[in-house]
Parts: sequence; C-alpha cells; structure tokens
Amino acid sequence: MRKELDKTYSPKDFEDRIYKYWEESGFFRAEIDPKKKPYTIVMPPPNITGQLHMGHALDCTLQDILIRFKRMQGYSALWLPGTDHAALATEAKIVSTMKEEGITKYDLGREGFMKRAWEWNDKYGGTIKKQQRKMGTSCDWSRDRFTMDEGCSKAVQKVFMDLYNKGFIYRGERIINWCPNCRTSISDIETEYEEQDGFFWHINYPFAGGSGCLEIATTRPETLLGDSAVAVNPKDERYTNIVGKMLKLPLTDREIPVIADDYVDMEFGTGCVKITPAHDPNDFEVGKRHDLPVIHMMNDDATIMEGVGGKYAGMDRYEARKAMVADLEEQGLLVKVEPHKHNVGTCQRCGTTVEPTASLQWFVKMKELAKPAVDVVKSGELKFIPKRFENGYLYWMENIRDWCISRQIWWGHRIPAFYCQNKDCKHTVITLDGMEKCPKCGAPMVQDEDTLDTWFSSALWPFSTLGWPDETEDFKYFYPTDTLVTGYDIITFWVSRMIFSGLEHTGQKPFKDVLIHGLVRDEQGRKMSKSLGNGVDPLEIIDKYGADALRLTLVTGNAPGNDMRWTETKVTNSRNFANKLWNASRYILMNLPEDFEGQAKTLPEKLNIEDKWVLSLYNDLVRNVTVNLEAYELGVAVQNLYDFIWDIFCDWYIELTKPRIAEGGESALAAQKVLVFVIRGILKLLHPFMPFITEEIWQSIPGTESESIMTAKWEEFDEKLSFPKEAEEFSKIVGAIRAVRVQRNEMNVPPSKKVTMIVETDFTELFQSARAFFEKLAGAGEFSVENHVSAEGMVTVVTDAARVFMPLGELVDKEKELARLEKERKAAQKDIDFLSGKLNNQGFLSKAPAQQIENERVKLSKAQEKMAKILESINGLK
RNA sequence: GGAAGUUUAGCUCAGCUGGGAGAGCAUCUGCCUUACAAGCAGAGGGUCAUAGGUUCGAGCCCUAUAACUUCCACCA
Repeated sequence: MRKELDKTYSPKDFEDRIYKYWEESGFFRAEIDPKKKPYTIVMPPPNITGQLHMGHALDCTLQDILIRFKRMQGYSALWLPGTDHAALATEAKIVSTMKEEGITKYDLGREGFMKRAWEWNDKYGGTIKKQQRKMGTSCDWSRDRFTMDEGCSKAVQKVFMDLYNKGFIYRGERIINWCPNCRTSISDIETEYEEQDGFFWHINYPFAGGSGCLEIATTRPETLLGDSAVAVNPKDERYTNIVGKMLKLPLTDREIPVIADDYVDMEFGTGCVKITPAHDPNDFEVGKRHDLPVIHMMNDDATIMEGVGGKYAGMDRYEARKAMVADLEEQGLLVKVEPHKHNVGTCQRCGTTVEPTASLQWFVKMKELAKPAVDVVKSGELKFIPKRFENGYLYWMENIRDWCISRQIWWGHRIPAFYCQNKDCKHTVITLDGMEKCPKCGAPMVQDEDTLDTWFSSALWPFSTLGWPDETEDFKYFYPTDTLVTGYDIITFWVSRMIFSGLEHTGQKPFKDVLIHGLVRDEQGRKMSKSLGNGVDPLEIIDKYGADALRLTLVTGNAPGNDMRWTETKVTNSRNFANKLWNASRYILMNLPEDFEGQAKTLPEKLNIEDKWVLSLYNDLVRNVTVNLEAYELGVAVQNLYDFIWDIFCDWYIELTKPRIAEGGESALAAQKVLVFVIRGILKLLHPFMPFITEEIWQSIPGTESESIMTAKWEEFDEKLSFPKEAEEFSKIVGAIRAVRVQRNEMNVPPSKKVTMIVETDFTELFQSARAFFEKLAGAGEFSVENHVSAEGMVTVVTDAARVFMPLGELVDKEKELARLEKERKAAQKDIDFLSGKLNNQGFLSKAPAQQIENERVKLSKAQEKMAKILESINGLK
C-alpha cells in the first residue's frame, strides 16, 4: 500500500528523512561499470573553516542538478566531494582562537601547532559537509577527499618533484607581496588594489661634496632608507650632465649614484626617481640592470630594521614615515607635499597594506606551462560556458607571470627542499625521503620552513582525488572529468591552474566544460559579505521554506555567468510552486479506484482531445528540458517545467478532468491514467531541481518503475505522443468568454440566470467532450455546439477557431457589447493592415524564406476570417 | 590605462540560429468554486538606454555615445 500525502506541504517533515534514506541506500555511490558511460564532476572544495553560504548553495545546486540528470540518463555519475585545507584562512583562524587563550603559534612550535591544527580540523572541519547534506547534495561521500590527506599530499609532492626536475620550479630573489600582518608572502592575485588618498612628498637629495640638490618625488618616503640610486631618463636633457654623480642620501650617511634608465617617465613628477630595489618591483628590475645593492630596510612585521634604520629602527613603517618627514622638514630638505591618489595593494585575506619586498621564494616558471593551456581553450577542446569568460582566461594565461608558491606559514604542504647548514657548502637537495646529512660535505641538513600556496594542491584536485599519481581504476574510468562548476571569481586562482596542471601532469585536460555562475548578491545588489552582515544563511531559508524552494530560487530566471539578486519573495514564490505540485498530486491520488495500481502504467486506448493535447505538450516538455539541461541552460529548463506544470497541467488539464472524474466510467478512468502518466513524468523531469518533494510524491504515485525516483530512468521524447494540439483552441475561446463575462461581472450569477450559449466551431468533438467543463468555467447554463449559426440578435465572442453566441437578454447591455466589438474590430483591422503590408512588400516577397511568407499568408487569412465574423456580429446586434 | 558585462513593465529578471515583446512580484477588479487563499478568474502597464548603420524585416547583428558593474595592469 502506498502512503498518502499529508494535507499540507511541509518540507521539514520529510527532507531529512529522505536524505537519510538515499544515503543509506547507497544511491550516491558511483560504480565503475564498463557497460555505462562515466560522467564526472569534482566539487570545488570548500574551505574547512567554511560555513555554508549562498555561494556554496548555488554551486551545490547547479552541480546536483547536472549529476542527478546524468545519473537518471544512465551514466555512471560521480560527484566527488571534498574540502580544502585553505592554508592562510585556516591558520589565521586557529591563531586567533589561540590568541583568546593568550598563546601564539611560536609558543607551541611547529609540531605543537600542527597537532593543534589537525585537532581543530577533526572537530570543526566537517561542519560544512553536514550543511551540504541539507541541500540534498547527492555526492559520493564514500570518496570524500581533503587536500591534505595522504593521497592528495602524495600528488602534491610528486608534482613538486616533477616540476623541479623539469626545471619549472626555481628558488630566487624576487619582489613579492608581503603581508606584514599574516607575515607571509602572497601571490599577485591574492593582492587586491584599492585607491587611497595619499601624498606626494617632494624631497631634495643634496649632491655629495658639491652644492645644489636633486628633487625627487615619492609616495613612500620611509623607503628612502633602502635607496641605492636615483634614476633619470637617459633622453632627459635636464639631467644628462649629472648622470654618474653622487648624491648624499638624507637622514643617512650613505652616498648613492645618479643613474640613467629608460624606465623613468620624463613627464611624471620631477623626472627623477629614487630607486629602492628591495621594496619596489620596478626598482628591483632597474637595480638588476645597474647592478645596484638590494638594501632591506624593513622587518617581517613592517617595522624598520636595525642597522640601516638608524634612529628609526624598531618603528612601524607609518610611524617612521611621520618621523622622517618631520626630520626632513627640519633639515629644509622637504620641498613640498601634494595630495595624491594612488592604488595600494592590500592583502585579500586581512586587508593590510602589502609591502612589496625582495625575498627568497620558490616560483613556478609559467610561460611554457601556460602555452598548452591556452591552446586547449583556443581550439575549443575545452569550453567555458558562457564563452565570454574565455577572454579573461586567455588574457591572463598569455600574459602570465611566474607563480610564487612558497608561503611562510605552517598549515600546508611543506616544501621538500633541504639545505646544507655548512656556510661554505650550502648544498640544496629536493627529496621526498627527508635528508639529515649533506651528501656533499656531511654537515646537517635542514628542511625549508615554508609551505606551498594552497592553490598548488587545489590545482591538482581533478586528478589527485581520483588516485593520481597511481593508475587507479577510478582514475582510468572517471578521468578526465566532464564538467567543472564554479564562480567567475576564481577562474584565475583555480580553473586556470587546474587546466595547465592537468595538461602537464596527466597529459589530458582535466575537464571538458567549465560552467561559470555569478554571485548571489543582496537585495540592493551588493556582494554578500561578513563585514556588511548582509549575508543570507541558506540553512535558515531551508528551515523556513525547505531545500527544494531554495534550490528552485537559485536556478530560476538566471542565465549562466550572471549575478543574481536575492529576495525573499523569490523563495516564497518557489515554495508556492512546490505547494502547487503537492496539491496537484493530492488531487490526482485522491479519487483513484482501488484496483488502479495494476493498470497504472498504461495509457488508455481511447484518448480525448484534451488528453492528446496535454500528452503532446508534455512530450515537448521532455524534449525541451533535456535539450536545455544538456546546453547548461538550467534556468530555461526549469522555466519550461514551471510553465507546463502550473499553466498547462494544473490550470487547464486538471480542471478539464474534474467533470469527467465526477461522472465516472470509462472517461474518468482514462483521465486518471493520463493524470498519473503525466505526473510521473513531471516528477522525473523536476527531480534534479527539486529532489525532495519529487521523491516524497513519487513514493505515493502508482505505477512507478522504481522504489526511489533517484533510480528512475530519464524520460525521452516519444514520437507516439505527438498529436495535433487541438485543445489549444478550446482554451482560447474559454479565455475569451471569461474575459467578457468578468467585464460584465457575470461570473457568479446564480444558475437560474446563466446564459445559454451556442458554440459555432469546426471542433465539435472538442467542445462536446469538455461539455461539463465548459458549462462550469465559461459560465454557460446550457450550450449546444453547431457548425453554423446566425448572428442575428446575438451577443458574440469571436476567436480564431470559434464563435460563441449568447442571446440578448437581461444580462446584456447592447451598447456595451457594440463598443466591445468595435474595439475588437479595430484590433483585427490593425492585424490585417500589418500582415497585408508585409505581404505587399516586394522586398519581403523576393527575399524572405518561402516558409516565412507562407506563415504570414495563413495568419492574414485567419485575421480576415475573424474580421468577417466580427462584422457579422456587429450587424447582427444592430 | 586595457578588457568584459549590464541597460527590456513600478521591482527582479528571462528572451535559443534576426520574423508582430514574456514571467514572477507589485498594482487594480471579482471570487474561500471539494487539490491548492501558499489559491482561482480577469485587467492595466514597455519608443526593448541614446544616435546612426546593415537587412525585405532588428530587443537580437555592426559602429559610436552615455550610465552602472566587474576583472586585469599599475608610473615613482
């Protein structure tokens, strides 16, 4: 016995229960099955520190729709979940919890800290996975991975070794972005620029020994302590005679030379630039060209260094700036101060202004690695959806710079480099086995303290999670993966690095399609963020409206790659739709005969015209939903479903079955068979979008081919269900009559006052079969159907397919009717003018496709017929 | 400085390869009609940002302009 649906739709009552049932039944597990084709998605791993937010919810929903769709289509569909160790974010979080206890990570030491971090991960790292389950996420939890688990770590080490051996990884002194708060280097893309109001300080550098000064301008006067030269443009005639002379560096006892370099822009500032190789990327390059010393003047925490700093040593960089400017002024060397807007790099994580610093770091040489990653997208082998995101990707890849991969933090994959401690030897060995004694001189070796950029491991995610570098069965079967779903905000961080990594290490692209989605913004279009406190918690929404409503909201009306705004009315609308489906199902199940189960799978022998209509439209729906899902047009697919379910199935077809079911007999049974057939199909098509409610209803519907809808087979277009859609005409004329009667405020007149109607139509069968319905919804007392009627003395309603006549009576105001018909005549005339204008246009006739011309001809003749009928009706009334 | 996106009903957004403008919400009118008031039936509301161009025909293609948004680069 199938269970009955509750009277009200209450998702709370069944969503958790259903998820548990799915998980325990093993429906999420993907099996390696040579008879099936694989379909693979790897989930973008959320941070272990993460709480589920709307971005995750969207990401999750899109992937779940795709994976459920493919699973039902018969693929062996793997959705592989996991989490990211999120090096900096996690370490920052753990450090801050320790701060509350009054300890720092240095108190614990590296090993102690790592122990604590792992404990923290065990305790809190799984939070987001529980939250994902509330969304209905049908991923294969048995394959759950973590970027720092054994397998992923092995892949990271192997990749580091390989890249090093191939010469793609090097260690060198470069200018990197240093965050004095996180006390680590960060990569270029982790640096965000913001415009700040600053100042331009003009400072005089006196010539050594002689008289006079050279005026330079700078936005960061404190870096003066690290100057090694002042540069001018070699073409700048103002300064040709001073190149090579020495200047006395203010506030110090050093002397620096004037050099000539093309880098200097003659037009800008004074045309003289102070060169600080240790703290500016351009100056660093200039310094290399002129063999200038790299003078570090700042500590890790952005305080001024001992030694070079003189009296400023130990001060914070901004304090020092103040003090130095004051001193310069006192010495008369400060020429002027101008306000100046400029862009300042800040740390993406903590917002601190980064300090560009020359530093010894590990880098990946990118140019050569990027090339295949460019080709694979240019050739169309790997596609972005929508395509426009390929532009940004290609621009970035083609102008790529070396990737700084070392980070001065502990939580992460430690760099497998060992350095000999003997100052005369300094031998470096890259090894995965550890090394205690230098193979050259026997002195002790020490491992590099640094860890790898978190994106270094996530770059390998599509294959490291499948067992690579081992030739596992999973890897062979499921790789390359099919679709990557992610937001446009991490294309450069992540997608691009997966692409070049996949190509380099596996020789294959890591995925075929990249489906890009936008951001979920707040009601005012702002980004949801912690600092603004404008985030909407998906879990609260689920609690209030159900996961299905949330999911539906996130895909409705959204095209790939576009941002969407969050409003709660959208969710209530989604919930209302779920309620509609729920109640439609209840209606269908309500009056089914006892012995229905046995015949539930078949369609009736004899189909009414409205049965054929709904089956035809349903069949179109199957095709449209499938096509749109395959094209990643999820928003369009769900719109198709919404429109069909609400407007066609509920508003028309179900209403049409009511009188039949009330009458009973063969026609009733036929209607019930069609109802059950269509609802079964609808549930399947809707299941990827709204998994819970469809499952709950599915289990109450007779004739379903499987216990769970998850294992049901996806619907396919069926030629046999394509009928002419004649009932379309019926709905048109009922609509027209309703409009007239509502205008006359007649919809609720007592039965005794209902008008008699005569319908003139060629579709007599249609109107006969829907007799009871017509009487009810069109408000007819009695009506007959005929092939031709005289309009004499009648009120008429005219549509393309039929006319309805109502005898003049007490309910009818003749003048109003004439006015209404006159309005319709004008509208019809407009149609005729438009169409005949088109058909009289020689250009149109000679150049438009024949089919198009034919279409217009048909439209015109229909419009003319209608006009004739309207005129006849007007005359009949007069 | 370079690039991309957006601009369609009061609001939020769809609109597939060019063939007479769509949805939801909001507004107005009438209904608790035995699946659903989380509902039903109707109505009003748009120079598709602006100006040109291509075309028989443009919301859709091309050019320019404006406003907003985002990404990239970053000259001290």
